[in-house]
Amino acid sequence: MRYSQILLPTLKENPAEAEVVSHRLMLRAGFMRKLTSGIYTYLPFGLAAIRKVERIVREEMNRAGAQELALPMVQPADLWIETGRYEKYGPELLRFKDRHNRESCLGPTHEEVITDLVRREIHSYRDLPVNLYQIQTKFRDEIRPRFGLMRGREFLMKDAYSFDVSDEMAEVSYRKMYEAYKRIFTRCGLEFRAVEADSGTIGGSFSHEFMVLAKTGEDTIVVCKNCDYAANMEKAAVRPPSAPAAVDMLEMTKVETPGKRKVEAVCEFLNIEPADLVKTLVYIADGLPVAVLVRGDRDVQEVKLKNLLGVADVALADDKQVFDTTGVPTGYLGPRGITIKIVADLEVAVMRNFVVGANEKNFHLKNVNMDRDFTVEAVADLRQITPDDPCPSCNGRLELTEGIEVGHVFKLGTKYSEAMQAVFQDSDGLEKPFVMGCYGIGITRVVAAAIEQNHDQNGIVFPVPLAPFQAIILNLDLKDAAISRAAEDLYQSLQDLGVETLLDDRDERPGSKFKDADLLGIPFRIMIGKRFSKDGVVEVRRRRDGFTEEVSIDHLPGILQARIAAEISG
RNA sequence: CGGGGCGUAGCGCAGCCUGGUUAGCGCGCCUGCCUUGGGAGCAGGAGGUCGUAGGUUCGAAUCCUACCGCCCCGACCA
Repeated sequence: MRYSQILLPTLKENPAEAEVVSHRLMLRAGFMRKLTSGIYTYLPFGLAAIRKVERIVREEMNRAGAQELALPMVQPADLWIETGRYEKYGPELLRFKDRHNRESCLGPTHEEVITDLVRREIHSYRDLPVNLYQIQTKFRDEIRPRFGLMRGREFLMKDAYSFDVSDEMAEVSYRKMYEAYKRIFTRCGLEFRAVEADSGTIGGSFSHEFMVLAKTGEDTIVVCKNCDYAANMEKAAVRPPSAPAAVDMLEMTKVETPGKRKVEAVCEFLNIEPADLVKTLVYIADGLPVAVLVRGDRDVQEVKLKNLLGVADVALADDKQVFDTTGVPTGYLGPRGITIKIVADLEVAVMRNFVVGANEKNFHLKNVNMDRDFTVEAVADLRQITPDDPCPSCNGRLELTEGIEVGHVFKLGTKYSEAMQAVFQDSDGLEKPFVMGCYGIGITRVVAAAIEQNHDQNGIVFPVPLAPFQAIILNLDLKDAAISRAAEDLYQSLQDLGVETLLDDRDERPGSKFKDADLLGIPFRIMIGKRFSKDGVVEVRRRRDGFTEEVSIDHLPGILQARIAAEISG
């Protein structure tokens, strides 16, 4: 491609709308332009990067035995009503009526449509297993789209669905996808981790998320420095604490703590540590209040709470809600004597002689012990794991890092097939529901994540497998006939070798060309200018580390081709 | 939806508080000269319903009201 002909509008300045680095660089590098909130037009350069990801995904999906198809984007409400998700999915599902007044929606995901297809077309165990996938634009009416392609409303996704005769076979399908995903992200040249994840509203028995490691990630993940344990913070199980300390239970006493509401204030006043105190937090769970007990220096992990209670939604109550449901002002709340449901973190059960609120303004209780002084409805792992906790799997040291979720694999089971009566006949002639799995990759998000992970002050630093062009040739003096001829010849021979090349043949000064080449992040920059006129050599500069070498123009195509091949297979 | 911010040329911004000629600046764009190894210089030029609608006023980018849009934080999130 010739730079003089491609629509590649780069920006010198940072667009005001972009906050995170990938968003900023994608706008500056002429990747895309915003049409409206969360919806972008992909320009040629950006689309080329997207196609690179798509291609890798396709190859690996096909290799893993999945078949590509294309499902409709507009879907009838009927299907969603069958699974009950028409109500449950919420406002993220964009609903509308067609001209005949039929309820319809834009597909945010395709479990219903694929299950409908399979129940119509597959009736025998002989035709199983099957794994079908598509790469398609999804629409989710996100509450708050942000960070450009990281959380858009319209985005490209690869979604695959597997159908199996049994749980065991479904696990095999799941495993295959898990392996395929590892290959995909490795081939993309990304640093990532597969982590245990919460399966969320989609349901199912277990799931893994694939996280690209980057500081700007929206999720926090926990990885073990010792073994291969890795989990989403929401899911990371805290090791059950050892048996209670062999300390005698002391007599409970009420103490005055005037105006001391915050944990730190109470601790300072009573001369204790936050670890000696149990805080009582009121959550509103699907409309009902629940008191949650955790050690004073711990945080409640809301997803764990949600799962324990089996509710769709939990939110910390505000001061008014706390008072309305317990009759106690915040800061003095405790488990002894309140009437709402109480649940406690595992740690609370082994603590001895701790401090809690007295359910009376300006008073706390000392030397409180669970079961002796109050009872709870459930004891469970409810707190956020910390880097000081041991690895749940091997007891080793943990580390927290930020990650961007680019893929998610789920074992769904029969949730959808049962709801939609999608059944096949097994070898005994019995009707059974398909055992399903589903597997997503956010294609456009992969591109954004790749940039989050690979950039510097000057712009994008594309991993070779994802770069829209592998090389850029800078013609540094258009008026010099020899230089221009050499640039053209080189452009031709690189293309003949299959090297994807952009020829900067614009009538611009060298400085501008250098800046743009850096911004675009093309892995290899070939400069033809003064050094060529003088010594007949061209310079090759590697974007990643700035390593530059002079090469005779005749040798360049072969050398470059080998370099690129090495980076792509490695 | 709650909180905060912003809407003035393609992009980034000033002007608004304290209303008053022809609405500015930098970048980009066009023409010419000149220059050519890290976003040059000079000269000339094009480009604006000041988000929209209404109001106040002799007069509104500027003051008031409503609406629309966008961004950030939160809730939310295969």
